[in-house]
Parts: sequence; structure tokens; C-alpha cells
Amino acid sequence: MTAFGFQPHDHTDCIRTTLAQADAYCAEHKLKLTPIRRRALEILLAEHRALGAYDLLAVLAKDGLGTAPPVAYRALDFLTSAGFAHKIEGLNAYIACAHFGADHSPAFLICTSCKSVAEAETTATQGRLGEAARAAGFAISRTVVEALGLCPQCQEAPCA
Amino acid sequence: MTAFGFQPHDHTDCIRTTLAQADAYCAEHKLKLTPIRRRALEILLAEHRALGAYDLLAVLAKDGLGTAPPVAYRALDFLTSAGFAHKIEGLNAYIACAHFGADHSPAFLICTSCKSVAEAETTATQGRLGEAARAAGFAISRTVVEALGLCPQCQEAPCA
DNA sequence: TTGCTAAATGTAATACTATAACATATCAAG
DNA sequence: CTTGATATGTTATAGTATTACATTTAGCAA
Repeated sequence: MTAFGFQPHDHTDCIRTTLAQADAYCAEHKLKLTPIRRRALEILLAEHRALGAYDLLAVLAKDGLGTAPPVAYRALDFLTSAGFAHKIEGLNAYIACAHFGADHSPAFLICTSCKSVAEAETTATQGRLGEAARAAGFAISRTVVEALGLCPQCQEAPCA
Repeated sequence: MTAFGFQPHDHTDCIRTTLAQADAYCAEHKLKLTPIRRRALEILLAEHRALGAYDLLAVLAKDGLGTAPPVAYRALDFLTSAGFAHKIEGLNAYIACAHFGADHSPAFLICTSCKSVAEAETTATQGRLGEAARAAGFAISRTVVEALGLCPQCQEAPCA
């Protein structure tokens, strides 16, 4: 359950710091980090793994913040648009961004056993995808770069 | 509708050639390219763009080859397992493989306007994902590498 | 303050994507 | 020919996401 680049770390601190950064970012960019949105981000940060929209919704519902699917999807739309979270297409799930702030094109290492996710930093025009796009005259607006496999822990203990 | 690396080409020939290759590959590997599976591949080849499972099913149904969802998903499972087709995660859609045969880790350029898809060839351990995986001790089993954006044609005619 | 406008939220219904479960049929190997 | 594995037929359901519209809230201007 605890994974960041597959290493344990201090969750409480990372949640608090990132929420503060999000508050500051929204203030500066005239975005509204409403209670639902802020709580959704907090939930994703606390889990620190990919969470389905309905999983998120279940937690929001326990807090009395909404019960219908659009509540979760709207919060996720906001968070992903603002760059506070990303969608993992290979899992139809969402995760808090590990590299707060700037516009970026994340790459993910996703453990299919324990569901932990590591986020690597890239730019959209790097790597083989960027090469191929330039060669083809293709204009990239978004990239999906994900590797599914086993994290170091789960390679050692496959039956966990 | 006609796109291969976003260039027009001879569909009829490419369908025939690839089906023949698939027949040969299945004979050699003791796989059964049954009528449903063969027709599904033919449909994907003919469209030459990402097709939803239910879109495929609709065509199969017109041919009297089945009406229930498992018909389409089973055919797609077979085709993707055999390497004859790939799933585009960013679109929840499927496309015939443009590089027949060998085991490979495809990278896609996907036009969000006309839905055409170009497939680039890579290996799972190449590029930034491979670097990140090695650094983290992560064992890759499958990669998802996709760029969403506009193909050359749609950049010029955005209102098509 | 009042009223306007845009954004956010509440809610119900529905669409889209995918799988589970189980019965039946087909086919190759012994 | 029978057995076992694979493929297909079919119904139901699970999981993911959006549309549509009513209501509320927040910010701003008259």
C-alpha cells in the first residue's frame, strides 16, 4: 500500500505538503480547490496508488460529499486538468501526481500485483514517441506511457 | 478513413497479404484462425483505424457471426494474444497490427480527429520507460505507449 | 443591494466497455 | 469412437463514464 518509486516514505508529510502546494497553485491561477476537489486529492494522495473513480466516490460518499458518479468524475476532471492527478489508462484508474505543478508528460511503472505506481518524469517530445511524431508530422497533445509488470517487492513475493 | 502512418495506400492488397501471413503463422504455431477470428481480423484490417469492441461486434453480427459481446471480446483476445491486433488503451479500441508476426511493444500515434492510427515499432526495454524500469528494478511485462494528437491532414483541416 | 453571469453541485437516467457463468458444439488425439 | 480440450452460443451482470437538466453558489457589475 505504501509506495513511491516503490520505496516507503512519510505519507502524512507528503500529503500535507502537496495539498499546500495545490492551494497555492490554485490561488495563483484563479482555480477553485473546492471541498470536494480538495478531499478527492487528499484521498488520492493518502492511497498513493491508482484508485478507480468509483473507489474514490465511495470514500467521498462516506464523507457526505456526494453519491452520484459525476461527483467523482468532475473532481477527477479538475484534478487531472490542473495537473494534480493523472489517469492510468491501463487500469482505468487515477493517481495523484508525484511531480507537482509544471506541465509534464508522465510515464508510469505499474505493479499489477500490489497496484503501486511509480511516476517518472518526461516531456512529450522526448523518447521514441517524440521521434516518431516528428518524423510523421504528428502534433502531440497528450501522451500515455505506461509499463505494466512487477515491482521489486512483488518479484520476490509473488504469492502475497 | 484510409491511413497507414497517415499515408494513403492499397487496402485490398494489405488486407490480403496480412490475412495470408496470419493463416501461415497460425498453421505454424498450431493456432486456430476460425471464421469468426479471421473475419474479425479482416474487419480491423479493412477499417485501418481503432475500432471499439461493439463496433466490431456490429459488423460480425451483420455477417451472422454472433450478436453477444463475448463473441467480439473472445475474437479480440485471440487476435491480441497472437499479436495480430493491439488494444489502444487511450481509446478503449482495437486495431490490427501493422508489423505482423514477431513479439513487439508497439507505440501509437493516434489522431483524435479522424481516429487514424500509426504504429511505430519499439521494444519494451527501449526508451525512457526502459531506463526507468531498470533503475527501479521493475520487471516489465507489457507497455502502453500512445500519443494522442492531430495527424498532418487534420492539422490542416481541423473542421473536417 | 440587487441582479446578472459563470461556475459548481445535485440527481436521475443512460450509454459504453467488459466479464462471469454455464450450456452446447466441434475437433484432434489416443 | 470416446475422451478431453478448445471454441461457440447465450443470458446476465459488473464496471466505467457521460448526458441532461435542475439547483445552488460565488464573483462581479449596475
